[in-house]
Amino acid sequence: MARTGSCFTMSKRFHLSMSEHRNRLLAALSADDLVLLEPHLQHVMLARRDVLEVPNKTVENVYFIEAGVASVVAVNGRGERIEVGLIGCEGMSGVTIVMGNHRSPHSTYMQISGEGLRIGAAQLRKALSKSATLQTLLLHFAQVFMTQAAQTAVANGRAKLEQRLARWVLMAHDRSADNNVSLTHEFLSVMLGVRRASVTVALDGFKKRGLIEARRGGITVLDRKAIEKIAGSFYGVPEAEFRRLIG
Amino acid sequence: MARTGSCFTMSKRFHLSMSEHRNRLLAALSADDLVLLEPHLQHVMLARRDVLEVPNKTVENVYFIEAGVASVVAVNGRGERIEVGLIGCEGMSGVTIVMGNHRSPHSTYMQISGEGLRIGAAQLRKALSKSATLQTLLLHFAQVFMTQAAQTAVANGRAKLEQRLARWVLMAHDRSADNNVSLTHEFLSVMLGVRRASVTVALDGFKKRGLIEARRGGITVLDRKAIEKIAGSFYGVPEAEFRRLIG
DNA sequence: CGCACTGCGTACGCTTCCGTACGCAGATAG
DNA sequence: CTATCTGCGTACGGAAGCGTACGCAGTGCG
Repeated sequence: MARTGSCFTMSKRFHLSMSEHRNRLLAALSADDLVLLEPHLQHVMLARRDVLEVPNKTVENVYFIEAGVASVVAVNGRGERIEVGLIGCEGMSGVTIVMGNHRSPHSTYMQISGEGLRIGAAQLRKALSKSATLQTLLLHFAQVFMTQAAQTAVANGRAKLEQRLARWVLMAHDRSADNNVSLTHEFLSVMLGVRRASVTVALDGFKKRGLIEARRGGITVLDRKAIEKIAGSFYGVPEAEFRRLIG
Repeated sequence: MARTGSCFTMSKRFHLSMSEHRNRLLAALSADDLVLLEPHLQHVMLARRDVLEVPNKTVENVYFIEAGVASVVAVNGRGERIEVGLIGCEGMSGVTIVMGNHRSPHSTYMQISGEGLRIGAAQLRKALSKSATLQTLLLHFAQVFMTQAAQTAVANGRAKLEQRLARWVLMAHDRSADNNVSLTHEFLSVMLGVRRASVTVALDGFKKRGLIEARRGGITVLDRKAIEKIAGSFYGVPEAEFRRLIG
C-alpha cells in the first residue's frame, strides 16, 4: 500500500514537467491564467497552528496549499468550535475572496504543517476580474468546499464516532504524500467535536484491527480499504465533486 | 408579539412601492439587473414536497422564493439524509448555478408551501454573464448559504437536540409571515436527523414552558426571545452574514 | 357514518458518548 | 540526569438520544 507522488493525485501518471504545480488548482489552470497569478505567488512554509484566516477579519492573503493540511473551523459566538472543512494540496484557503467577499465567520489554520503559495487578496481579486476561466475554476472549488461542509453536517448529525473518525483519516490521507498523518488525539478531538478520550478509544479500535499503526503524535494508514468500509457513504461525496469539476 | 409584513423583513418600514419584490434578493437588485431577470421570471405556487432540485441531476429552473420554506438536504449514497440549509423569501434555490455549475449532490424541496418566481437556469446563467453586480449579489447569497451549512455542521456536532430544535424553529420563523410554522414532527425529525419521538418530547418541553403553542401539523411561536435563549449561539451567524452582505 | 390513515403522546431497555479523573510514558528543557 | 510537560491509555458513573412499540385522536375518504 505504499504511496508515491504528491497528494490527491488522480492518476498514476508521473508529472509531466518540472514546472507543473503541486497544487491541483494551479495545475488545472490554463497557461494564460497562470500568467495572471504567478507574478504574485510567493512560496511560504506553513507550520502547524499557523493562522491563514481569522473569523470576521479581512482576509489579507490567500494560500494555494502545496503540502500539509489546513482546517476550516466554524466558531459560534460562544467559542464552540468544530471543523467544517479540510484543505490540502487540492485547494486553497480564502474561498470567501472567490465569492466576492472580504471575510468570513470561519477560522482557518494549519493542522498538519506543509507549504504553499501565497497571494495577496487584492491581487487575486484583480486576476479574477480579468479572467472568467480563472473565476470559473475557483468557483468550482468553492462548490466542492461547500459540498464538504454539507457532508460534514451529515456526518456530524448521523454518523457514529468511529465512522466520522474514519472519514477524517481518509480525508487527511488523501492530502498526504505518504501514509503518515501527523496529529494528536487532542487536536483531532477538537476537529470532530468529541472528547479526547473518545478519539483514543476509537483509534485503538482501528489499531487492534490492524487498520493503522499509531505512534506519539501521528498514525500510519495500513489498510485504507478497510477504513473506507467503516466510513461507508459518509466519505466520498465531495471527492467525487472534485473529480467531476476540477480533477 | 404579532408580526406584520413579509418574512425576513429587516426594518419596520412599510414597502416603498407596489412593485417592490417580496423576495429579498430581487428587492436588493438594481433596476438594471432587474430588467435582465424580470422578462424570464414566472410566478409559481409551491406546494409542500414540491421538488426544486434533484441530487446530481441538471438544475432546470431556479426559484426565488417569495413565501414558504424550502429545505436543502444532503443525501449520501446510502440514503442517509439531513438538512444542511433552509431557504425562504430571503433567498433562492439553485445556488450551484450561481457558482457556474449545473448540478449539485443535494436535494431541494418545499418544506412549507408557498410561492416563488421561477427562472430557467440557462436564462439566469446568461444574465449572470452580462452583469457583474448581479453576479456579486447572488454570490453573496451563496456565501450566506455556505455559512448556513457550516453552522449546521456545528449545531449537529455540538448542540443538544433541544438547542438544534430551537435553532430550526427560529430559522423557520424568520421565513414566515406570521408566527405560525406548519410542519409535522415526522418531517422535522428527518430534517434534524433524529427520531420522530424525540421531536415530540422536545416540542412538548417548549409547550409546557409556554414558548410555543402546538396543534396538529404545526406550531405557533409565542415567546421568540426565550427560544433564542435556548438556541444560544447556535443561532445567528448566517443571519448576521445576510445582513452584512445583502440586507 | 364508519373506516383507514396520518400525526402525536408515551414508555422501556439499550447504546453511545460525555465529564471527570488518574497514571504512565515519551519528549524537552534546565 | 532530573523535572516538567505533553500525549496517550484507561476507568466509572451518568446523560442524551435511539429502536421499537403501542394507543389514541384528529382528518379525510368512501
